[in-house]
Amino acid sequence: MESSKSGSAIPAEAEAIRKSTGIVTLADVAKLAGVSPITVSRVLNRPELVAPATIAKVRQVIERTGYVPNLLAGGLASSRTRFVAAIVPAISNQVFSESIQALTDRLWESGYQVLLGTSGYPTSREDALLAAILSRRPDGLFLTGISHSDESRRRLIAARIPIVEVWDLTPTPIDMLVGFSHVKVGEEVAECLIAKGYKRFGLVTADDARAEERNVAFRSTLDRHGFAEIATAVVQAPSNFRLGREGLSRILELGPLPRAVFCSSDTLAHGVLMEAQARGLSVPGDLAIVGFGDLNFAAYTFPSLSTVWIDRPAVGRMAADMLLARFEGKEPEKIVDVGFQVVERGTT
Amino acid sequence: MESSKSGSAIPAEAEAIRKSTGIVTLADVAKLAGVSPITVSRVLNRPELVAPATIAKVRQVIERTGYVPNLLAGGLASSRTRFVAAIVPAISNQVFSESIQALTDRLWESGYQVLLGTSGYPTSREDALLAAILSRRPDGLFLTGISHSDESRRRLIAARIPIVEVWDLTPTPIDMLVGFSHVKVGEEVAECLIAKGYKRFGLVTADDARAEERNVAFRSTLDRHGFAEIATAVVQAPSNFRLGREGLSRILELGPLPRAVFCSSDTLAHGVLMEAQARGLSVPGDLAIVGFGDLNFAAYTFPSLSTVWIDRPAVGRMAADMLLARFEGKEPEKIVDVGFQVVERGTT
DNA sequence: CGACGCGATGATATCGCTATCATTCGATGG
DNA sequence: CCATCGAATGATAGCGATATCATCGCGTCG
Repeated sequence: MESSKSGSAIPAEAEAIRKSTGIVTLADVAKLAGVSPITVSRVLNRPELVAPATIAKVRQVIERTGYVPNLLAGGLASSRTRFVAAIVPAISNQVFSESIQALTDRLWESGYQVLLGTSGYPTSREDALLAAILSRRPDGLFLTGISHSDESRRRLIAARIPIVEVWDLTPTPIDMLVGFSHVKVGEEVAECLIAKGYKRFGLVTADDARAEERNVAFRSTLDRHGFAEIATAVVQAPSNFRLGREGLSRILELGPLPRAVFCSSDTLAHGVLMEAQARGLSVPGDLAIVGFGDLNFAAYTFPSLSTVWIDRPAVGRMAADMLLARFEGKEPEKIVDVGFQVVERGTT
Repeated sequence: MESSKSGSAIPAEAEAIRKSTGIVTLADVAKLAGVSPITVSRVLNRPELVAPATIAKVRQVIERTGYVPNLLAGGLASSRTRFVAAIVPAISNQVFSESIQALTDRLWESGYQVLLGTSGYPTSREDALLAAILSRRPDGLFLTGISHSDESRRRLIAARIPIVEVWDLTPTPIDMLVGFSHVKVGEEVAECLIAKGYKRFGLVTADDARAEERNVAFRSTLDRHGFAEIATAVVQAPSNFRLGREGLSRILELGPLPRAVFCSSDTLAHGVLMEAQARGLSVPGDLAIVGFGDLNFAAYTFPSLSTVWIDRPAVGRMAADMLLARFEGKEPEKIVDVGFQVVERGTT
């Protein structure tokens, strides 16, 4: 519609533009608008420095030509790429995906994008992934977990960019940190179950470093109260429903039925719940179950699942805010403990 | 460890390097290795052109200095960025995340990375997102769905890069396509339920374009067999467990209990199942349920969920293969129908 | 023995943008 | 009336890599 008005200009433009790649560049726009390239750049990035009339003129040409800025060139020249890389074990895990979603949304508002990398569960790819990611020169980094190889650590420090590690707590993060104490989770869940009067306990857990932190704290708290035998079934991460069912089966083979099991994720807990019901066990009459994560289905199982709630979107949001603050040269709080909450529902 | 051997060289190097940004560049490596920059570039990208001795020499310097190539510069010079952008409605949806995971893995093997963009459910952000993404000059694009705004369509065509649309079928994709027929899904599920002898039907569905395709086909097939009244509950996407429970409640308010409901996702179906059980209905005795997606929990609910299976990883894998083929100048099949399968389990 | 080919390497010119410093010009004030 | 200033714009020089075309030996062959 616009083009019909300025129709006669099109052929000339097309000719002027089709130099090498056939794609409109900032220089093309500048020529057509009768200004210098740097002015077009200013219209795009710092319009407050340009006269309104000039802005209008340039904007019109941009519109007409369908110019798309090249952020590679811009990033190279300014050493600001306007994107943050995030590394998570797996995107299909709701626990991470909600944080990433919040991170993405928050950064998007400020004109940043997120490049997602998945390291796989045993952190196997992290080194190579990190190298690949850093070669794209992200302005910041979002890392799941606080354990990295020496190689990665060196790389991270050498990159000299803002970094947020999440999902765990340590007094010595590489740079910044948003997390909570897995040790405290283990302790609190144990105490909560003890307080309810349960006397025989089990663990159904994935072989994950952070889960293990919780398990150790869970066991040692029980131990302090004189409950030594903890029937444990370890399944391979990433955990899923089926592994939860298997987990309970294995526990039942180990010996007498525990009265309460703590699972390393709601997904496993859900599996355990189903398996218990399939075996005719009453929950929580015969068996109490506690999950971890408070995934969206947890409140709606039958009976509803007791679990541990973490404000996952907040993790992503706060990480984004901290990164953005640093991009603006500010110095935000380096370590944030977002805490957690044990949610008692129908299965305990 | 390496550094202790070559310790004496470090200070000189450090001095040579700290020019502007303080970061090692390809030119620095070249100088230290006593070769020209282009030779270092070749060692990295086309080592088969370089003498083994030279490779070794350069590799050593790279190792020592911790050089990280700058893909922005490389991309700008070569107009190949070695990444593919993927746009999905939401990452927290298992349906998409598994395809994305497969896409990522497959592309990673060939040295490509994936930039993930989430458009949000009503496709609201797609235009702006696309503009932002295209300005990073991806080598290819992975798009969920086949409906795009005119604006987006224009942009996509102008970008002149390989594009795969997924998760639906159309004879006129923008470029390439990996999907299956939602119409056939609706028909087949309807026929399957009719064959089992059910006579009153319901739909619990999210307000999603592809779900609607299935629903329309489902209804018209039933209609052809003389079943006109379909109790329908529409919930807002993205669907979740709670919405499933609500969905069944709403259906029950509408009138007599249907004998079989078709849900637009397994998540909804799971909610429906739980709600039915909470109300003391026997499944499938009083109510049969069919989901969609065959998510990982579907086979392990109690009773196990009948649903529609799609090979989600295959979608990502095939999309990756098609893109890679195009990157190499080949011409792969443009349209791939991955099909689906109705899986009858315990809830029907 | 000179022409030729080929493997290995290099010089030079971009790629498309922005940082930095310079310039222009009209308004302002002493 | 001229120095000064600030708003608006421009000229120039990179950013860090690769494409392209040259160059240089050296072995081979007629």
